[in-house]
Amino acid sequence: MSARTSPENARDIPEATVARLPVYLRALVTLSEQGTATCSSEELAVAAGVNSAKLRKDLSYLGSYGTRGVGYDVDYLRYQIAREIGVTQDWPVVIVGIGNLGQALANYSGFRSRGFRVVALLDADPARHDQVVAGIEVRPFDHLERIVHDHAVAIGVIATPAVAAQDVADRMVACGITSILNFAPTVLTVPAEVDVRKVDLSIELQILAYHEQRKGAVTA
Amino acid sequence: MSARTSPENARDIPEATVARLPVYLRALVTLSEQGTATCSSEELAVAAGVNSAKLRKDLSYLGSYGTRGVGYDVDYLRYQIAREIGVTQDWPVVIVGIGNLGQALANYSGFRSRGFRVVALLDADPARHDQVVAGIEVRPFDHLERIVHDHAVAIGVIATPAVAAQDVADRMVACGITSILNFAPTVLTVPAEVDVRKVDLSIELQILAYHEQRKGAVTA
DNA sequence: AGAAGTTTGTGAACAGGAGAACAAACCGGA
DNA sequence: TCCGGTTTGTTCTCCTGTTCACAAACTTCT
Ligand SMILES: NC(=O)c1ccc[n+]([C@@H]2O[C@H](COP(=O)([O-])OP(=O)(O)OC[C@H]3O[C@@H](n4cnc5c(N)ncnc54)[C@H](O)[C@@H]3O)[C@@H](O)[C@H]2O)c1
Ligand SMILES: NC(=O)c1ccc[n+]([C@@H]2O[C@H](COP(=O)([O-])OP(=O)(O)OC[C@H]3O[C@@H](n4cnc5c(N)ncnc54)[C@H](O)[C@@H]3O)[C@@H](O)[C@H]2O)c1
Repeated sequence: MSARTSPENARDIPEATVARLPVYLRALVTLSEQGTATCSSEELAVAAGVNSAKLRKDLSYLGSYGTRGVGYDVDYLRYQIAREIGVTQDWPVVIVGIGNLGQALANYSGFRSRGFRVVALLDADPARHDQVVAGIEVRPFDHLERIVHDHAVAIGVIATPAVAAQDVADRMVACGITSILNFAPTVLTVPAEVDVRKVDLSIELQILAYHEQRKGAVTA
Repeated sequence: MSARTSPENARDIPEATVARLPVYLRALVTLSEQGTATCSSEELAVAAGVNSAKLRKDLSYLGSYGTRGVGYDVDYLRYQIAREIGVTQDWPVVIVGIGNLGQALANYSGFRSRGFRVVALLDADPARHDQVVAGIEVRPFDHLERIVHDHAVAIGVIATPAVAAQDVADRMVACGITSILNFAPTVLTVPAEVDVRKVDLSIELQILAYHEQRKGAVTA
């Protein structure tokens, strides 16, 4: 039933490219705010911190939005990338687990400006209910189904302790959420049609530590 | 000291493998806490959410720590991976920018238990000084040099607004920090010998949005 | 001791991504 | 209109990472 596999529509963009498009978008927004109307692949590549050949190849998956001999129209390209990613309209998001991290996330203004709208903050602890964080009331976790249904929420954020994360994910999946961003340091098991991305600080620090250790091992 | 480039010592572990070692380590810690003494590559692979062939190949870069027909000794493998990553001793870390996110990070107990020790919290805003977060006093950003020197800090975390991030990174590099974890949504420019890793929520959400949009594209 | 069963470690095929290089396309000036 | 300069879009090659498949090595049972 899906048009995902239809021949005309199925410009399959490589995962590595998808992961860089938001970076290009951010760079274009900055350029636009600085009043730059046009930029070359080289300029944009520097702003995004990538190789210009890679940038051009990435953009070529979206179509031919540049002009040879000239470069790219900043606002036009910005719109095209935003459209491709799907952030020309806002996506409703629920955050579950309003502790240290959940509160920081709720207060983060970057969500709103980048295509996402926090529609609810949920927590299992009654002591947190009716508390207001970033202008949004914290509500019982049991309200999940109703909220997801009422706001057509597709994306959920998990900021609970690791032990609770799988349960929260199961509940999210059961009520129709199909994309999850997980901050808890645990592997989530979900059906194949559900996308999960994880953010794990400790892993990032450990990767740095590995390289740091190697740096230390120098020949006298 | 020992040579990074020496033939015997230079077991070059692929980046993709390095990024997964912390996941294996976490899974092993969990297994160990559950009282499991031994596990097969298949069991560990499930716990880590990866393919068992990939897991075995990854581990083979470290050496032969398993026993054919039996599997791996959980505690022994755990130690070997921790040693390889370099988290058998604690790494001192400084966090700069003690706002919403910086405070959440400072309060995060997972740092300590995974090989890192927060030795200082720094902020440019005088209003935040002498405030105590997670039992640590917030100090002026100017104290960076002294702290880095006194505690031999190699790893810095940036949780300031994007506009300040490059300046903070420059100061960090100038006083000897060689690994940076950046939460600000901006591209940092640093010398080649400095490692930078970034964590960007908005990018993760946008990647989810891209796939979500494609899921939505159903025929009738 | 030998056979049957299990699981690791790894060679080899395969897939995907990165970067160099260049033809095609565009601009501006004469 | 033609020419030189510029920049894109794309092809080709190389490299890294993934997965399969299986011999080697170990355990257990008879
Ligand atoms: N704080 C950080 O900087 C940080 C960094 C990296 C990872 N993490 C991870 O993020 C998660 C949250 O960290 P934190 O520091 O905010 O923890 P926290 O303890 O401050 O907050 C967790 C919140 O989740 C709520 N909760 C618990 N079980 C729940 C459930 N079943 N349903 C709904 N809500 C539930 C709790 O009531 C609490 O409010 C943890 O898994 C932690 O490992 C945090
Ligand atoms: N809050 C989140 O959940 C979240 C999520 C993703 C990304 N981020 C990013 O993390 C960063 C911090 O976010 P936040 O919500 O904590 O912001 P914040 O404004 O609450 O905190 C920023 C802190 O940095 C300090 N600061 C500013 N300039 C400084 C400088 N030059 N040196 C030292 N300290 C300085 C400020 O005094 C403030 O305390 C931002 O770049 C934000 O985009 C935050």
